[in-house]
Amino acid sequence: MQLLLIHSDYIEYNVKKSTPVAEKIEESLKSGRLEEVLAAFIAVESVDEPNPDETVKRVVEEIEKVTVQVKAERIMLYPYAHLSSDLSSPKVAVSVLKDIEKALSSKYEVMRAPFGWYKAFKISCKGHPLSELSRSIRPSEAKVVSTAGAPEGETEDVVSEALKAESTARSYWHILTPDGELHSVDDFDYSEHENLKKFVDYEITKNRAVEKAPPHVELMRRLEIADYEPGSDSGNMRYYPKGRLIKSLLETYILEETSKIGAMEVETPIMYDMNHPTLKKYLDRFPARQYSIESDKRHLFLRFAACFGQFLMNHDMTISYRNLPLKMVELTRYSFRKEQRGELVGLRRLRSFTMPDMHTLCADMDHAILQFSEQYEMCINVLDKIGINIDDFEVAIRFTRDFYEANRDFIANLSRRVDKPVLVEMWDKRFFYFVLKFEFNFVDALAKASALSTVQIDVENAERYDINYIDNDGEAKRPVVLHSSPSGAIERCIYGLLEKAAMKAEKGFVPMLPVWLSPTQVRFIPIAERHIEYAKKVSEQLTCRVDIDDREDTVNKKIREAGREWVPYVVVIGDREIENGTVNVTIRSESQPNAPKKLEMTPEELNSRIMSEIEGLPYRKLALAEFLSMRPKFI
RNA sequence: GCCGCCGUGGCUUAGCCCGGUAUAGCGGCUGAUUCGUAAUCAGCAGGUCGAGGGUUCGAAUCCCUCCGGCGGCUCCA
Repeated sequence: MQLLLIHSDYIEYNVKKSTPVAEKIEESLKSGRLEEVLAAFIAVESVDEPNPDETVKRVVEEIEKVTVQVKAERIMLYPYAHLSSDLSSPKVAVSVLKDIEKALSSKYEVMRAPFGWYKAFKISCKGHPLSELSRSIRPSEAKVVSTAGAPEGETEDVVSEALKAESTARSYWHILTPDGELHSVDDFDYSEHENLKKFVDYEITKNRAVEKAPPHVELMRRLEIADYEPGSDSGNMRYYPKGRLIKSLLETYILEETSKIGAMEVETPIMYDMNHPTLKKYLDRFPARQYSIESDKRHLFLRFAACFGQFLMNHDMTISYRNLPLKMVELTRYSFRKEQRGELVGLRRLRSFTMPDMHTLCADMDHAILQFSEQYEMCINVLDKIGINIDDFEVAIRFTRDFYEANRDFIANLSRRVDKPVLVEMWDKRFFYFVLKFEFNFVDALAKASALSTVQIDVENAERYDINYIDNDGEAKRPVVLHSSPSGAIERCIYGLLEKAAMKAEKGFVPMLPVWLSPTQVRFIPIAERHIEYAKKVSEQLTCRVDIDDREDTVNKKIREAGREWVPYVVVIGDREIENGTVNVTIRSESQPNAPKKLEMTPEELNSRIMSEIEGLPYRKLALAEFLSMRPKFI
């Protein structure tokens, strides 16, 4: 059975002439019209003959599923022999069609175009991504496969052309070394580049051996950063105060950095009209699945990046060559991608996430390449400040062969800058909207890789969105557009930091977050109740996030808990401190398991030490009560 | 989405194979203790055993469906 489903404003047909296999019909069936209809073009095939009932059952299920999905009200069954070169006998075909009609008509308004007639027909396809679907239904396998060549299991989703293209794209993989040489992926000596090996395995050979849960999942909960939210859809997390604090600091930091290079912060809607002509085409070029929502009249989808909003804005702007490069940035809280269930993991892969999305309009390719280099540099620095260093990620650079031929030196420099070999993927032709992109891929405790920062040179969307600038000769010209996410998803940065800490712990180091991101920077532990007041007084001399463990527990227990919370500086306060005015500080970053590094210093010294560590980075106050006795438990 | 494993008070968990409404620790509350660097002691409260259906006199336990989590496939910020 071959099935072509088209969600249409209307379909109408008129019988013209009978063929030798025509079924006898009443006059009233010689023409028909349905509106707001799912048109099902059907070819019954010879393979359906042995078990027509099974075919009927499954095709009915399939049509129903799509009908519900697109919210169609009516169904037109339309025999269409041209879908197959291996048709069943007309007799079987007619009986199958009648059975389908019977099964569906209990629930929907169904019309069946007569079999075996030449018919004229008019159809008005709605044109949203779900509006055109094809299915092959094969007996015995009990599986539905798409005829469009998409992998199995994707047929029920909105599958963009870009997703399909990706499965047919031909990639050539190489390792690019800082000297500019391309090496074979198979023969390259990875002995000094263990992580690159893991990354290459992950990207290409796809062999994975681990069966553990990723460490960050337990950590994000234990540290009360984030958690699953069963009341929402999978992949939509809740963030506790500490998690919100960390996210907020990261968001602020990235916006500050993009502002430094002249990006203008904007805000655009999170939902868009699926039938908007420009967006529809763009949907087809972006490899992601969307959440779709039904509004009163419109069929909307939730954005998966800030591209649309900014491009639509660019379209309406008057831009002079003097304004270039023109940068706009938005922190998308949220971007939505309806990833497949099995792809979701903790904070690594989500269905809603926060991502800085910056776009740069450049006069031409030369300028774009210049900007690309600058932003490559910025991404390295941003991740470094966040706490993810060059050693923690692997670089992937992807480009078309043409681009490579024209820019060999430039590309070699990308490897030189990080001073290590990088993975290269080269396409013999352009499948996507970009000709060049890089990603920084974090390789986690289980040898899984995920992209963080990325910059892409887009040669397609200026045209698609009709974005132009006026050059000095007075002519309107198309800019080249850069897409950039300096840090990648904020949640994924947190995932990276937690995984990195877990890997350190595994190697026998004491795990912690960067001081500027630690929810508590200094914990005061008064020995007895009478020391609380003094602790409070000293804490006021510090200009960072200090809290006081005033609970009625033993000092030992409070120390242990401060350690479990990864507090960078722990200060025990008792009679001695009151006497000599100093504080006894345990410094986590210099401690080893079972060997705390303790230092006696004045409150001023402690404060200036911390100030120098967080200098130039965003700061926010405590996200929770200063006194631990006042804090609720979230987990 | 497909395949596999898993789902017991807020958290970690015993019991499940061989059906008889549940075990312990942490956390919470109350009391005692006011303590100098990785869990002070005692008492109390807290569970429709992920949800729904089925088998049975009886289901946490056996069967089915669904939901959620993890792993694999696939995919990405």
